Amino acid sequence: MEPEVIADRPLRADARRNRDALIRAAAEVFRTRGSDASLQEIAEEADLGIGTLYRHFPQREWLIAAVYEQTVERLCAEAGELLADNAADEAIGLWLNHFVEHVRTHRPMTIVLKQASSGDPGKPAPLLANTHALLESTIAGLLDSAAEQGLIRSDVEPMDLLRALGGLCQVNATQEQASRLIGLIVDGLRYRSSAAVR
Amino acid sequence: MEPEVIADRPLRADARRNRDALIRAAAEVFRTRGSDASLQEIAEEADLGIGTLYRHFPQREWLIAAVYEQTVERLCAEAGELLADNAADEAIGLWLNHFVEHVRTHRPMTIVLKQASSGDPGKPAPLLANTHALLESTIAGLLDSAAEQGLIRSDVEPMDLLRALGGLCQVNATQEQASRLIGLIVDGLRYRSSAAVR
DNA sequence: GAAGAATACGGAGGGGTTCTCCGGTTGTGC
DNA sequence: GCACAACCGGAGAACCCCTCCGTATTCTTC
Repeated sequence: MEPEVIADRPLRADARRNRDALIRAAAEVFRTRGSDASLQEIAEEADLGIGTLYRHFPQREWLIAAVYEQTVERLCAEAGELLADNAADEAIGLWLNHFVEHVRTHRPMTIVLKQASSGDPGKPAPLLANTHALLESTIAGLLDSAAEQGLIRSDVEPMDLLRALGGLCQVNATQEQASRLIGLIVDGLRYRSSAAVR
Repeated sequence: MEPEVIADRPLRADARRNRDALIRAAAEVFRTRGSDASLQEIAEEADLGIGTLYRHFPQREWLIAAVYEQTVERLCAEAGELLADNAADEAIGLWLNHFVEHVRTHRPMTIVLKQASSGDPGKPAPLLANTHALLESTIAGLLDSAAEQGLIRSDVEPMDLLRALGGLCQVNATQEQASRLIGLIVDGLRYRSSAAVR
């Protein structure tokens, strides 16, 4: 409704410093206490007031997103390598496995994935919008490669697979169990492809 | 560790009455306020003390499970009808759709599904163990029918599909989006079946 | 480098929640 | 009808979230 910030100017030096400290502290606390750790505790860990935390990250999700932004970027970057070294359909499965495995050992990320894979971005900060866009384009790249080579069907939207990934990350299962689920989904992608195998 | 209750004798009359009242109240409050409604409020709605609520349902999940137990039973019962009226592979898709649609409009059920589809039952009360077993056997019935007729592959465990269902219920998507995901999974089931179509 | 404006900080406090504990009450079996 | 096991209730301790506004720091301009 209101313009609020037209051109979001760079943060003041102290603000930037504190923001970084908060993210560092949050990473530490999330790691040991899980994603519903006390925000109070995070502020203390960063030697800052609770008010400062809330100014930077008005919602818990914003903080979680900030903490894991780079992790998602790294995981997305690996999709390219997998495509270079494997058949495109296999690369999809491998990447999904890789992603889920990482999330399994960094539980708070499930929150990010849940938000980023849901239909309505924009609500939780530009942070998540970036993450969302990156995930979507990474998945689009994987799907396009495989579809071009006729390894999978071509009627699956990137958002569909992103939602599937979101779901996979929510499920709590062993890696082996998750892997079977991923296999099922990838086979679903293969079904009715031009190179389908009985 | 401790035996605690050997033979859990039937509840005393007043206890049974109060338990039912709590479930009724919880159903109402969950419906209007969502699954993280205040337990205090539920106790008040039932005209009972908060202590009574906690004695019957030491964890929020127990209460949620109790509220939606019958719903799950009803949904599972419908699997039989779907099998009677449709090809078995289609019945699977229809049932999953039906289930997910119901959960989409009764959000608190996601908690039940999340628990019931996870590997470790027993922790959250016998209630969930029952629900878990019912879901598993329902899914087994669907899978067996379809596999016998060669409509789907026969190497998929019921628990795999239950976990998939759990994931589908966590994802927040429109029914149409969820439906596409379900289509993908069912096609994954069809892949490499004896009747596979290109 | 000093002063004024803009921006950011801190943490007390209001409001809410969860969960426990134990004195008092109510059913039940004999 | 009695005794005791089973059950109820709700005050209270311990958290937690989030806001608000006086104070402090940084930036800008001259």
